[in-house]
Amino acid sequence: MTVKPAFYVTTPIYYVNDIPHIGHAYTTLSCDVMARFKRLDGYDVMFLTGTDEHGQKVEKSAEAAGKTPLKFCDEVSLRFRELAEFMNFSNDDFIRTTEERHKKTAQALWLKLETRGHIYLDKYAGWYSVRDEAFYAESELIEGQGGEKQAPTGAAVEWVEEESYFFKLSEWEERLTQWYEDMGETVLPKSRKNEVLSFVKGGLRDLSVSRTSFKWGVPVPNNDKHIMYVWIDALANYLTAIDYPNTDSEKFQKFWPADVHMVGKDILRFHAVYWPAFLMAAGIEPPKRVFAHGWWTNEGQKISKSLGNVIDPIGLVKTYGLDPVRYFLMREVPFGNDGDFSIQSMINRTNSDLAGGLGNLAQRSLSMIFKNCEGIMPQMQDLNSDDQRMLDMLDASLGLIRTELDHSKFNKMLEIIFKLESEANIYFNDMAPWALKKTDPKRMGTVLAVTAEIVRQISLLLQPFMPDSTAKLLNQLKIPENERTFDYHGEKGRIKGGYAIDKPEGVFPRYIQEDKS
RNA sequence: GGGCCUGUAGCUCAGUUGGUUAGAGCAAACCGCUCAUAACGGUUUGGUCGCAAGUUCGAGUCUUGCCAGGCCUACCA
Repeated sequence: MTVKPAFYVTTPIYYVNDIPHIGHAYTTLSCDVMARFKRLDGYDVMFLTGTDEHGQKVEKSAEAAGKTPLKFCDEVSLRFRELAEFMNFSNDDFIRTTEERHKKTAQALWLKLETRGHIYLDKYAGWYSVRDEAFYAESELIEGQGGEKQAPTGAAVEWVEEESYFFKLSEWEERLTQWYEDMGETVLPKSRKNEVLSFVKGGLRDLSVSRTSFKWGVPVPNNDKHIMYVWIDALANYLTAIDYPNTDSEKFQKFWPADVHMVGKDILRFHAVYWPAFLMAAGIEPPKRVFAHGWWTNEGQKISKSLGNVIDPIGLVKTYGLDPVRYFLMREVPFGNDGDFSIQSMINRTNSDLAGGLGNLAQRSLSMIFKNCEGIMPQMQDLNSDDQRMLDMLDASLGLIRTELDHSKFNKMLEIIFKLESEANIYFNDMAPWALKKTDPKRMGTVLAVTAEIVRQISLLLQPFMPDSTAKLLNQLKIPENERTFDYHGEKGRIKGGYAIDKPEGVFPRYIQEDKS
């Protein structure tokens, strides 16, 4: 048996102080697409997501809700697990930072850093905002209405002076720069890499990595007074899931370093600066890539709680259907850029690309087979240059798509796939099998078989994006479940014909807009 | 204040190392087809490539300045 190559992809762990919204769904979806693609492409995949449950903010929210922190976390974390299931995400593990296994990993990482002399104890003093969980410099503060000091975000701040452990981040400028430059695409998109690079070149200050002001977190080893502050605790989750500190474990051996840490652009710095520095300091290889994606706007407007225009992924799916939403999110915007969600473009994508394009292609060809070939999948005979051109185009597509995936260009992948769909509709129109019905039934059969083959290959390729719908299409084509990996793309899985199919049913319904009265 | 990026058809964007009539998708108009989910195909309309100057035989593509927008970063009068 040959050993499968490994692929490890992670989402950030989501902070339980927030309820799941479109941004969470988007990040995880992008990872799901990669994970599913790699599995179909013969990789052994580890796809991790989870929740970040520690910190003062959670402690206070729980208190305000009259719950213990853990009870509070249990409830909110559950909503993220439900979202993952609802969105059909295929994560292999779901980590919670309140789990015992994580505490062990975080503490082991801490001890490793401390033993190697990268952490020291000192004092930290400054203006702190509980709401933002951040310190601000005096100069950054603004004046509130009553003349009191406020963070630039408008949050209240208090003067805090406490003992704190520090990580010697300042020593890593050179090594980090080297990591960005030598290894090529460690930070993507490139514009983000430039940002990170200029931040690092601007000089790094040591990082405060512990707190004594609250209790809800992982205790610092050998000094219970201190709780690990967010960075080491949260980021360590990527190691927890693969058994660190047991570096001999099969999982660790196989999956580290991670192939992609997918993050929103807001937390890029933690992943592209702090995290690789921690790892290198601990003598662990840094990840191969950190990818920062963009944000969604809603009908051209910035999304914010105060505007009340937060997009609920569950509501969206209930309105438009799961696969259309998954498709839309991956198709509408070059991944990495900000994108705009609008009802009109959602409907256009659903009705033009899915219902009118792919859905109709499947329906018109399968219906003809069902009605005119006695429900038996015809065989390809005497292929002409038109047929061959289509098949060649299909067979060549996997390679192109694979390249795009490796750069997280999901929209490009879908563009390539839907170009095939469009070519197929042109082919079908030009061949006009309904006219051949009377003049040359054998030729009609070939055209229909070629079209079915096109639907088969497109469905195979679309599985990572729309797992449910493509399964329906492949079922209609009677493709056995064990012949749906990318091995069977192209010649090897070619439809042979000669078997019965069922009466076809439309897979992508049109979205009919209700009257706005 | 520094640094980076963007500004190309109504909308979203491509435009390789500067090279001949600037492209695609969507939208719009018209035509064709009738197998199909009122779906599909074809044709057409549509741009002084943000503004100005410069380099060049030649610039959407390079340089400078300006305007507009975005992002990162900065302890300051």
